[in-house]
Amino acid sequence: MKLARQLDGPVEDIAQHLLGRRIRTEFSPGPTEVVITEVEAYAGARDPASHAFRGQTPRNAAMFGPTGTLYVYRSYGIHWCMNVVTGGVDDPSAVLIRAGRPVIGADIMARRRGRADHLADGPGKLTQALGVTGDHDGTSVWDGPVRLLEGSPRRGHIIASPRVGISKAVAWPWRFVLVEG
DNA sequence: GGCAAGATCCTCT
DNA sequence: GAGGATCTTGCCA
Repeated sequence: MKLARQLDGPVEDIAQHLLGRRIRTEFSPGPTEVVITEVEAYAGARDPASHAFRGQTPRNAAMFGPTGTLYVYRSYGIHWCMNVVTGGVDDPSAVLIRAGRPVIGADIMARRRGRADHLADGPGKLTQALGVTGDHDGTSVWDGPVRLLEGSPRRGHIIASPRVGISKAVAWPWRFVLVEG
């Protein structure tokens, strides 16, 4: 199945499809790649916890772009968090990429992170390790600088749990963790 | 124009 | 386990 088609449908399903896939960047000094191990689904206008719930603003404009758009925002004034937009222009849904497992360029990630452990086990850490910043907000994950790859079939199983760090709709079990096995 | 809160991470105790 | 860093956005006056 084409990857693009797998970003079509309910965002909570798409989020699970993204687990086990790889995200790749090729910024200086070399390529870095991670396997996605943790995501959260945000259902646009239907989801009180979503940035798009209150409508379009300059900050969240990327969420209203076409499926496959990258939405990068600043969190707590310090970190960058990255999402993959899924709903299309009429449905600003997105999947927050929360964590990944380094597979290529771990040494580069360690240099960017300033440490050798916990390279990409949180939203802010993942973007820092991959070199993703607000400059990449609104780019495409198909042919942009931050690319979503066709992955090998997923191994392991998925655990669903409540989302983290939000104050609204906290009970929705839309956080998905890949337990590789 | 001012203020409070936020999809986090790191360090120190 | 608790608290600080740091800044943008959105809401209200």
